[in-house]
Amino acid sequence: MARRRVRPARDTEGSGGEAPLHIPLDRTRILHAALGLLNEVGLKELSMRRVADALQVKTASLYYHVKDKDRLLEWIADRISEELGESEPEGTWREKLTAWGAHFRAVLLRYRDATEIFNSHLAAGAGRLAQIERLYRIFAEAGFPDPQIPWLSSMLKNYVLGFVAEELRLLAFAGHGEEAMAQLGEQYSRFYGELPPERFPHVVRLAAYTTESDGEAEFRFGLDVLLDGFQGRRSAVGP
Amino acid sequence: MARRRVRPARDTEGSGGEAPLHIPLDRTRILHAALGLLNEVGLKELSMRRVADALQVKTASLYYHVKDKDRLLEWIADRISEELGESEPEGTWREKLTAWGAHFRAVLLRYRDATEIFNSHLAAGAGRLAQIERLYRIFAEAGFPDPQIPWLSSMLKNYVLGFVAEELRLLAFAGHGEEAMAQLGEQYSRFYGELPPERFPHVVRLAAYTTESDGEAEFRFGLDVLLDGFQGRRSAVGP
DNA sequence: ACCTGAACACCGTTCAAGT
DNA sequence: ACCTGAACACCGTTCAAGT
Repeated sequence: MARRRVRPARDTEGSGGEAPLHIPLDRTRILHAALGLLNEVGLKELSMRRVADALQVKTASLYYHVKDKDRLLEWIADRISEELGESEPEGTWREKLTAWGAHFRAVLLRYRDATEIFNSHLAAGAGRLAQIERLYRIFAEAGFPDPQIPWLSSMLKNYVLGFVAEELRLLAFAGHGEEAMAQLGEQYSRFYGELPPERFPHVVRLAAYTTESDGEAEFRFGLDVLLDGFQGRRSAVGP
Repeated sequence: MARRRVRPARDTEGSGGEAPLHIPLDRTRILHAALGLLNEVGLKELSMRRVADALQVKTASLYYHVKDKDRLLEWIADRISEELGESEPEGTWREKLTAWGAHFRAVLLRYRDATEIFNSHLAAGAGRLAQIERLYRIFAEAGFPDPQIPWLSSMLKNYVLGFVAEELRLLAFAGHGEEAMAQLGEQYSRFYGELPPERFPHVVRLAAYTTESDGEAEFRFGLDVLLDGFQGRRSAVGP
């Protein structure tokens, strides 16, 4: 198991310690580079060329390992899904679904523009399927009727995705500063508050409430509303 | 008011009737070309260059009339929102919201990739604001408490957007053929049904129900579930 | 098996210059 | 006021060729 010693290739910049002995590209390394870049520059700037650069490799090399950019984005969504883990929270079905939703939101917030990737690529990989499986199981064990389970699961997933997407749009609107989160409510409600009130009376009147000063609270509220809706479907049929 | 007769410019292809007397570009014409192109080639292929070509104009000319591509996409979302109209349906608040949702879905389905545009651009124009105003009014008149109105409106909007987006992803998955809609359920449930059942037991078992052979029914179901959830918030407070 | 050089067919955007 | 020529700095993808 001794580390194989390799004669350093005649390198362009001789100084930097160990010579980089050509670790071959693979899915793991490409994903690592892509995820790092995603958080650094965002989805719009995430190009195959940039990923290749980060790996110190020519762009064409990537295409030996991944079919195209869309496939790479699928890898990313799958990889992010895996961070949701497999652990099953204890409690009632409501508590389980609430925990799942909160966890999903937290993971989505860890990666820049993650929602856009999820929203434009169908679930295909093992990571995303594992989450669907988990959701289906919770619904099934809670006694929801089979035909409704995929529909309700989809609603829950879409709620989280939609909520976080809007959350991030608001954040981007406020600007990417550090105190953006603080100004956010102010800026946003000023924008809405300054509209012509004769044309948009309710929007103007309710501007103060659109601010989402506490995303967490709004998220929980919506989740509760959704689960209230689910509840009826269960008691109407199940055991 | 006589139509001004203009000596036809020495045209490259002399035959085609009236000479095109340089109608100047404007927002309406650009939007018309962009919307046509959107439905023809989809969002990914919608480039400024193509829009310019459709208008028989050089690409750079567009930038005299619109700041950049994102702004053009905002115009598009706003224009699509305007098709929702202003008419107020009669009935209970549930009926009004149901009608609004169904109408929004129908409009989104009229334009290719409309959901992606809505999902990545914050509402700013008059068309989208008018719809928010309408929604707020329905909720307010139904007696929902002010602080919840923007949150509930956002949930409803996101439900429709998420549902249609998924609907379109499924359609694209099945292929763009004419009978794609027919095969859709089959193809899709086969994909899920062939997964390893020891790893994804529920996904496999419920594969038949994920097909969405009738998008309309699933849409109504989800809308009802959501409105059930809303209902409780109203009776808990309102008159 | 894995990587690269070189090319193809595109992009969005800017800006001085023309009419 | 409105449009264009020409350029800048990029894209994703392919494929014969190298090791």
